Amino acid sequence: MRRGRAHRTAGAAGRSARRRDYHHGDLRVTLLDTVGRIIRERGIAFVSIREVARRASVSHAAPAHHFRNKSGLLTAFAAQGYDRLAEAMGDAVASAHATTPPDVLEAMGRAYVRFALDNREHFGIMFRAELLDSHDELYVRATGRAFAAVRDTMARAASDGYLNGADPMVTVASAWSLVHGLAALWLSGQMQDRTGSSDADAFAAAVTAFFVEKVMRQR
Amino acid sequence: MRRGRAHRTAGAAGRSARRRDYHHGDLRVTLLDTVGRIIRERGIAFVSIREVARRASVSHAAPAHHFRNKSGLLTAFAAQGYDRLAEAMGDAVASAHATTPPDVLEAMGRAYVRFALDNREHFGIMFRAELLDSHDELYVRATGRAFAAVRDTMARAASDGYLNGADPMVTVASAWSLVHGLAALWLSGQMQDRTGSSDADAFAAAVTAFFVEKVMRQR
DNA sequence: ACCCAATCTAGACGTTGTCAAGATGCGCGC
DNA sequence: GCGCGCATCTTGACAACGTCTAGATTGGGT
Repeated sequence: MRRGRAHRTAGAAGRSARRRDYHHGDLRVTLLDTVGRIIRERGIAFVSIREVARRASVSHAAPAHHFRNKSGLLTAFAAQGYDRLAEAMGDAVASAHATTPPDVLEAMGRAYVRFALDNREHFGIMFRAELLDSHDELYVRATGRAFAAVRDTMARAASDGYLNGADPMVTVASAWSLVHGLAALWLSGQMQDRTGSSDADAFAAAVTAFFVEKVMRQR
Repeated sequence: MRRGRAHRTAGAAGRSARRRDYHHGDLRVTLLDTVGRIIRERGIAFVSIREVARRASVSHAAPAHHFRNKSGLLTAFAAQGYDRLAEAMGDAVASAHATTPPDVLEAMGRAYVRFALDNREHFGIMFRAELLDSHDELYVRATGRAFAAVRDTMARAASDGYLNGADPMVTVASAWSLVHGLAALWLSGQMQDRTGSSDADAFAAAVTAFFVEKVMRQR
């Protein structure tokens, strides 16, 4: 049943379909991918260490060597989500050729909501404090990276005089709360039920534009 | 070990400390109370049917006769939360003697956030679609009641000309998203980390006032 | 006064997270 | 070019969980 040599160290190169009997070679990444797939296919409630291990064709105790426990696994998954969120917001600003603070803020807001809807497997975990180990180093770094962009954008808007004298911190909090709440309510199903809407993207665009218009452009 | 007769039907009257050996008399209410206490003391992750039953001094299978399964138990608890949220928002509007739509909206917004922070055991469950049975009749009715007030307030604001021609639905969605996002981010711990704030109530007041000012009072 | 149905108990089964002990083999130091 | 350390993975065990079934208990309607 032994298979062969040619064992590769887990470098930055391709990672799929490369398994030995012992020593998977890239288990950490495979496990995180598997978590996402399970959530997408069956929901968060179906994520279990044993199911993840089963899908990765390893023993039920193998994940423990890469993540301290279930909380550690989910925390790593959440950190991955924060990294992708930061990337998505950065890309959105760049590809929208947004230049003025209101444009940048609007692009980031729409990207935030779109990320939440397109990556519910990550978003649904990222803010669940009780499931996560908030002291995990990678997690802390990832969250920091994700929100640095937002903070910087708002700081620039303030110094450029776009805030009409409003407290930048309150403005950041409002903008962030708005997009986060919109995403959360949409994902919970309540927003559709209460407003009768069905097109998430159009709805998010309308709300985001409304906010930016009222807060930054008016006057 | 038998105890006595005087068995009472579960009327609307007092309900605590009235247990027989068989036939608790008010198990349903006791179980829901217990769920809240467990979440408050130990967190959502520690809610289990068996632990709830244990605290209610009842066998591990007893809850199944009042709630179909764990999801049913949590759904009933969430419905209770929606009822209390509706009550809290109503009380806030009344006691603030709010009259104009902006005043009413601001009072409701602050009440929403305060409810979330003061009743995290409920709020933390209410929007977790994957844990709940969204078709449950009591649940559907409770959510409907909770949001009818918000919808009506905004409709009145629109007809009174406070929205400057903005789409009422977009305005409702924005206001709701704002307070919901603020509460969710605060409870997740991220908002404090990113803004350096510590007084939730003052912070919520500032954000709510900011929004109402920009959206309804300006112009 | 009786009996039905609601309520609760007791026991069992499969699954989960975690721990301990042992197997395997890559790659570093020689 | 080779042995060995240590990270990686397996196997087995345990307590706790959700749910099911069968049976005990008892109040209220008839």
